[in-house]
Amino acid sequence: MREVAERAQVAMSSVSRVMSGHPDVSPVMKRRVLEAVEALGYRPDLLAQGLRGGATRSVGFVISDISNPLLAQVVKGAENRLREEGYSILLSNSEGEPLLDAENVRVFTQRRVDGLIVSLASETEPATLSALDDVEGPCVLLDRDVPEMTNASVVLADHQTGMREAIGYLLSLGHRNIGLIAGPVLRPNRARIDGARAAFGQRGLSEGLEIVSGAFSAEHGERACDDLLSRPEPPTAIMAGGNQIFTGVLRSLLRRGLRIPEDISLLTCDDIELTTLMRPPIGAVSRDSVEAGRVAADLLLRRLRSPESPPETVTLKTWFAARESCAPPR
Amino acid sequence: MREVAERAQVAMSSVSRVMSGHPDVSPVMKRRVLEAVEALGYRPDLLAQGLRGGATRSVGFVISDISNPLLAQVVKGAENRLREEGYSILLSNSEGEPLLDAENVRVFTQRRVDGLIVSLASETEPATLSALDDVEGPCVLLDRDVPEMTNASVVLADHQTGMREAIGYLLSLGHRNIGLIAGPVLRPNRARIDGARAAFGQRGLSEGLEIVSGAFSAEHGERACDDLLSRPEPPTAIMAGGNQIFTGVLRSLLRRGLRIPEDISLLTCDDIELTTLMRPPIGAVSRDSVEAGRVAADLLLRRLRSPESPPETVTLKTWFAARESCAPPR
DNA sequence: TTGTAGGCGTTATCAT
DNA sequence: ATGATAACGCCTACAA
Repeated sequence: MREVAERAQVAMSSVSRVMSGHPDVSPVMKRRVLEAVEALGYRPDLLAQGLRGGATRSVGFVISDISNPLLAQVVKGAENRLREEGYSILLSNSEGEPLLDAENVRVFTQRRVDGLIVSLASETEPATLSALDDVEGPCVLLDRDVPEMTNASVVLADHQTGMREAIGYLLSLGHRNIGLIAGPVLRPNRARIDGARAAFGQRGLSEGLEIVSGAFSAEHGERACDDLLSRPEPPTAIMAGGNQIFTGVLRSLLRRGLRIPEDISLLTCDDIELTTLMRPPIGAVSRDSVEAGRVAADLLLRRLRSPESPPETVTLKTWFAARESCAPPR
Repeated sequence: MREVAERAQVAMSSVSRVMSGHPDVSPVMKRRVLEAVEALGYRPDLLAQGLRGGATRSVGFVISDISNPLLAQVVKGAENRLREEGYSILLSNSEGEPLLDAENVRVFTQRRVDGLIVSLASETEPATLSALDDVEGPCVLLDRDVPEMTNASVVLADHQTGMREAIGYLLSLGHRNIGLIAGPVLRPNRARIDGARAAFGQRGLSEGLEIVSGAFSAEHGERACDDLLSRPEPPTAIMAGGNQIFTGVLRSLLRRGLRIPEDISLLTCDDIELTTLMRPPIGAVSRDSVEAGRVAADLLLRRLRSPESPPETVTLKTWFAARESCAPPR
């Protein structure tokens, strides 16, 4: 910047004014400065701007697992919106470790991000909550219930509705023994379980729903499925609570040579490409993850622009797509 | 930091020395400072450290498409290594737009990243090359040939070998009319085409390989597959040049009700989960993407630590996994 | 061993 | 309309 000022024969403050579009600049000086900027290829240092101005135009994205295609889509949606607005994204991957969540939030705070979008590995880890408490700017939570965080915006998915429809569909086909292989104890899982129970409740049924919760992994899916199928009264339909779990469930079913839907009906949450490419196509509870990212970015941007505006909660819909993976029980 | 200094009754420089592990600090002062740091929850401002010290401990990751699961895995591998070393990742998504590549590189430069890992949307876009030229620190290219960038490290995949094996396998089954539905004109695609031709060449064949290049998208895969199959002499085997393309190819085949492998043999590059979950499982050219990310991070870190060390090129292997999606032609 | 002071690249304030 | 200057938070010579 000093070089630009020298070349243009003006003070550094004038260069600054030209660069930041200050109104009080004479056309002649503006021209001189821009010429020098062009000639020297000058671009202002965002680090120094951040230090001086207090805003870094960057947001931190704390994510539990970037290799999960659904979360990758959320990142895509958010990145797109934020970049349009001149923000950069700092990304960290917590790999499902609650303590990494906390550490990553702390690092982002040290880097003075203007805001945070967070997909937590745990809703209760005290280290994470206190780290989030120290954050200056606005914060958006992705699909988590953290009552302590009264000052955060939240983007939720209405898992319950989609799940209720899905399980209701199985019940209407005549299934009375349904296995739900669910993920870790986080909001999406809880909401799905609620939805499944609601479907049973609507029909006055109180028995017949077997729930096996566990990690959000293929291993859990496979083991839990094996477990369910080796019981004295194995379920006639299985619902996988997420894409990684689905993979494991499918492995288990394939290994046992079970035919879908003749021998067993199968559904899954999180509609990924795989579901429509399989034969038969697999029924799924679906939602728009890219949209979730966009909405998260929008909520953040609003509060970034007017810090006084209150935190908001947006709930995105889910829906059940019936496909040929279900049939009446044998 | 000033507050810490006051509370501990020492000068700010002493706080700085304690925080950065300077050797010449008396134990008593160290204790006092740490106590104050603890009490106030002080954590140094990385922005100011970066401005002052010239290193931000951040690296930029310019990626062509984060929603591609393979690239998400690369990010995962790199993020893990870099975080271990105290680096943060700035992520941007170019969505296949060469000009966004350039702009994203420029922004990262303005943010003073210490280094760059780049998966380019184009190998020749002048705007991108000149933006990369202006980068101060080391740079790692992911699976691209950019001869102009003599000062960058490169992580390559040996697509050619895997492809040669795959096409060789089809030839050995008796196929003499093979369709290769390839992606955009970038290194991976070129290497795959070279590999396919090499397989033909090894057997003294000069005819029978139909190549349709296009975008790296399901739409292209589907259209190209339709095109190939409606020719007077349709191929008896099809190789999809990447996961997105594969999706489209599969849709085309399913829509036509073709059975795999009875009616047509099918292979794909980029071994994703889908391939082993389908029935029949789909043969694929496979590689380790997480490892690619780790290696990229390692190459970057080495040059970050010793800026004088020369750029390196690492080639990771690919291999062909034969599965039941192939049979002799009818 | 510890304190003082200058500067990293900006911009807002004040004076001209 | 433009220029000089202080300050953002930190680190490192240099001085004590």
